[in-house]
Amino acid sequence: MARIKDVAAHAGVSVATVSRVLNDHPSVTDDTRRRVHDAMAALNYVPNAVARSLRTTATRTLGLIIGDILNPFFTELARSVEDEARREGFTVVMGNADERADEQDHYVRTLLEQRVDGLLICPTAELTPLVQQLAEAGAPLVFLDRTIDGLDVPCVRSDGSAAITELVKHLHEQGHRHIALASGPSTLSTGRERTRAFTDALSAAGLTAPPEYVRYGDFREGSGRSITAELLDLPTPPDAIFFGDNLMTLGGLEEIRARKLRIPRDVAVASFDDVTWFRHIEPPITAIAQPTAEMGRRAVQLLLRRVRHQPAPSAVLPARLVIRQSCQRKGIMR
Amino acid sequence: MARIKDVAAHAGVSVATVSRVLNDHPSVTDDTRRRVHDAMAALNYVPNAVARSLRTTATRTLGLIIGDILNPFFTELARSVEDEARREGFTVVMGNADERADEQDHYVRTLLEQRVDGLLICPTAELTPLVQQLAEAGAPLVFLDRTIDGLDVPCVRSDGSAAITELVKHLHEQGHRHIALASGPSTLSTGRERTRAFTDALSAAGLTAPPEYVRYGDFREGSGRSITAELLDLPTPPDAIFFGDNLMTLGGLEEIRARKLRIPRDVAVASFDDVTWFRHIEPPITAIAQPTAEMGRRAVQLLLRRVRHQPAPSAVLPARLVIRQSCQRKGIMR
DNA sequence: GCTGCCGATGTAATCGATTACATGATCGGG
DNA sequence: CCCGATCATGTAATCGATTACATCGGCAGC
Repeated sequence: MARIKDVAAHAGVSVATVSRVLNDHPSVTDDTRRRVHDAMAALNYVPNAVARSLRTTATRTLGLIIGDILNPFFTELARSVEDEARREGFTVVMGNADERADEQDHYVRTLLEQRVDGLLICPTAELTPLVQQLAEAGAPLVFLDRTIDGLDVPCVRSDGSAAITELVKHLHEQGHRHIALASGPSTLSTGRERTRAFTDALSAAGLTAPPEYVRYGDFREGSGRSITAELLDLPTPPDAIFFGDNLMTLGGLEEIRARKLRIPRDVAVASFDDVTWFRHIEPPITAIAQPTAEMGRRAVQLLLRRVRHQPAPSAVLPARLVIRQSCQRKGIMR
Repeated sequence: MARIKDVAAHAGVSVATVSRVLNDHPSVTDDTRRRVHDAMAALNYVPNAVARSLRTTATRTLGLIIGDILNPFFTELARSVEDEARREGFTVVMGNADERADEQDHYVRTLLEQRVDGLLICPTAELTPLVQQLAEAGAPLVFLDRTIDGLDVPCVRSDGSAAITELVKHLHEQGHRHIALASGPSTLSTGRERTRAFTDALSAAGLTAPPEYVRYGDFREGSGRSITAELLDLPTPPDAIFFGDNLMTLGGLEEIRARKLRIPRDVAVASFDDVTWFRHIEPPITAIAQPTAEMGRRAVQLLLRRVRHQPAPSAVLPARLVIRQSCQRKGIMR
């Protein structure tokens, strides 16, 4: 593969000049510039980013570690991160932590070895020593979707509290009194936050949440299903279930379908996270939509500010309730 | 950030020895090895993959360019590619071509600059000069999901012909006689192939496919919707529509729902690509499932063979029909 | 016509690893 | 007791770019 030296020889100039053309430095004659370009074309020259990065200590690359690549929420997030990074001239290297701390750390290490300019992490439950050390060393790090308390790392996330309050009000208005929660893990900030907002909203509505109505899963399909089974097997099963994310909702729907129960007549369903197909299932699912694309964009901007040593304040974006038919009780129209 | 030189100094050895420890070369005393490890730990040493790659001309990185990151088919593909690559000790850098040739070429260029060891491409419609040139130069390239005729590039894809034949038979058995196709672009091998298999199967079943029943979209939601509208507006609208991928199906469902038509009573629906939520919508959608995960794994293995200069034969994996209720006409059970 | 400056280009050091080759110590056999 | 083999380690060249500094030619100003 052609190197800068070959281009220089072919164009009859020095490597410095070729490099100047590559980085369009002003002090190069139009004529020389053209000759160099011709040489590059003739040799199919592709600059070696590895060599360049070694010299400049910048890779124009960002790392992104997401929680679970099979979760459409993260996919959408990844997409918007990708787009925004690309707009800024950065490449994104993505790692899928699969919600496991060891996988997360593996990717952190690999990405550090690759010398990414900055790192975007949706942190897993446990704070690992590696991440802690990075945070304390002031590495260009931004958390996305989830925070970890006590670390001075800027974070972009959405706040669902208001939407959850609204949702509980909606359920109450629709006559639901036995409302259960299939939440995400209490070890994740998102899990905790949604749980608290939910129980608070319940008390505010004059309802209580008996402990057996609040259960913790892992933001994946399986736990959604098993929690739903447990809830429906209770002496007094709930008449409404709020799921902590879209995958748990999917699991819950499986179980409800398997039991041949009708939504919302037998049990109402609502979900944190809105995904396209919620509109298409029968009945369409009431959900809380996060501003996913905006979160991705903000996160990239924040990270780039960190990379450039500018102040980078955390951002919290509100989620919003999208009412469909899965909680409707009065006047069911079908 | 600590360099190999610092580790060497700290451990009282030469850089060569540290490098040997890093690459676990056998001829290093256990004692020295320990001292070096201690030094690395003390200094929080992270080897610089950029420098290493420059020297070794290998990055242990693969590039993956997918058609559309919002399409769950590609997401699942990406996931399995990622997993398999990781298993082999490679990192994947992914680019989203968004079904556009210029975006695809942008990523090809970036990935070449980054000197990925191999490139996995789901090629867009047009063969670009860049890709052609790479193929002809014998670059370590593997096509995934789609081929481009006349290029000597190994390819991993699925073959839906048999499943499509089965589907048409199923539709015929269910009494459908006016079967339309909302296909993908005829510029893509997958689009063409599915179209041909479909029309062939139709003739085999003794049915004809009038030209107005065969329409081409772009594998995205919008075209699925508009084609469905066109089909339903025909003087003799079809009583069954087969969509070329899951996103076009999504668009079709939108339109059918908007017109308040019932599936399958008013119009039957089947989809190429199976996605989780097809099971959950009402009625569950009959679909042709591709062995997505297997395709990803095979593609990585094939690419690695190319990287290692071993023979790399193309692979074609059969897709299979999953019958649900969206085409059922006789004895609808609900 | 000379001086000094500026703009275009070249020379060579450098980034952080790997690795061929050199070196020096140790040890066994004759 | 000496020689050569073997093993652990060190020295220095190298990968392909960037860039500080040097150089050179030309032109404006006096």
